[in-house]
Amino acid sequence: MTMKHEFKAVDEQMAYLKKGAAEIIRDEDLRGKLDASRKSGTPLRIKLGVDPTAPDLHLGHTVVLRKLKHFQDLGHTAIFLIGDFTAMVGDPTGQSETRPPLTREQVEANAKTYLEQVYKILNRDTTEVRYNSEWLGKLSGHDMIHLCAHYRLARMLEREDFRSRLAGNLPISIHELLYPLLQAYDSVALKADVELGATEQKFNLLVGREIQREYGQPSQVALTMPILVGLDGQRKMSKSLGNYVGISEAPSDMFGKLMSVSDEMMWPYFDLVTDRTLEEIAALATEVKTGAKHPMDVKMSLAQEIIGGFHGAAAAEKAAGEFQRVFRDREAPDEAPERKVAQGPAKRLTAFLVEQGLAASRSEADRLVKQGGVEMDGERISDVKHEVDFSKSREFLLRAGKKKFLRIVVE
RNA sequence: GGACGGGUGGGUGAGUGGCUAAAACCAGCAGACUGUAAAUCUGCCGCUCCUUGCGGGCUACGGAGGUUCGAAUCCUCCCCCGUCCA
Repeated sequence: MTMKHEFKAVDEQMAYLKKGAAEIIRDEDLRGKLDASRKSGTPLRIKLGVDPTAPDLHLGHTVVLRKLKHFQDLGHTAIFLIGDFTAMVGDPTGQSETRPPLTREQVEANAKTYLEQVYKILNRDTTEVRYNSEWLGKLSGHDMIHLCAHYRLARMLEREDFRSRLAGNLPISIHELLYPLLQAYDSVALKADVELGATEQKFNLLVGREIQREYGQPSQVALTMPILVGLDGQRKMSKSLGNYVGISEAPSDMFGKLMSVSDEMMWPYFDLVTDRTLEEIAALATEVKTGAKHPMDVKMSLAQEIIGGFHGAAAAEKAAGEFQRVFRDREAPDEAPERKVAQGPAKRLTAFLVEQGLAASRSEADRLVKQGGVEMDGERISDVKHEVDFSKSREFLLRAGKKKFLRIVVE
């Protein structure tokens, strides 16, 4: 280990860090911190906190993780904070409700799966992983009151979420007010120089600045990243809305999902989840606009790049080829997931669809068939009463809807 | 503690005794068109059974009881949310 890191010039660091950022509060504070760090050879401490409750990461999560990685690239200290204590409170954003406290085992299991995924982006060796129960769990009642005394209700109610709920006559529980304060206290405990978050975190990050000052520390810089819009092109990417691309999904699935992004929406994706520079992206946009490049081809390279980052270039290329074959040339997929089925008596197709998880209920399977969404070996089956023969060993390709394929092997 | 308003399908939200599996909109799904895109158009959109029909059965309007031939709609109690007063 070298004692002192050779930091790049401040301007160079700033340029790198600003890429894709929604807001830096304040710009000159960051510059000052970078300058001081470079002079003393001390890395900055960059905090990113997460709830240990959603272990399934999607592209939306990676936006801010990539920014943390950027700091890491520059030699600063990435602190990955697992909010095991604050998870009990639940960030009041949206309709999230109070969550039951997680057991130690649950937290650890979640954290483990979380980290496995996070390390697809962050450098495992230099990431400092912390749990906020480490200090929040030790706060006494006295400490808690002391913390609360440092902030004003009127200021707390400025938060958009609280304000709109108050205006809309929706419930706000007292403990929800604690969340921003606890998160701020994390920054005190960690002596954070910079805290990262999505734009919706702005309020919380700013509370951190004030609380640190109240506790006699220099205020952290708040760096926010834009929220990645989901596949529907409307709302933020989230698992519950189903408009997400999971980072552990199969390359072919990721490819299909990314291709369903509208032409306009692919640009933010280039910005936030690829390594393309702003200049390269602008050049691509021009080429599409002038007709020099087909938007579909550009989108395909987008998908390929993103997938390459998680599964390697070879897998990404394969997914691209597969996509072309299945959807552009309308041929059977090479690699539909395989399901083995034992030989037996013939069975209603609709029942079989439910059995294989291709339809949620019998009624839904009925509908799917009636509407012509089901094919066996490329042949549309629209007879609800169609029976599938399982009497001898054979193999066929089952398609349900646009994207679901299964290779059924009867044995 | 008191007065008042409210709790309907994934979401918003109509519906005050039968014509209501419950308007409308959103989301979702399928088909058409395409570049598997978006936009657009058409259809579907609680579960289940079959003879797949403007078909049968079951479940559903915060919860539990009750009135009625019949209740999301009326009554009683309870739970939850909000507003105002203290």
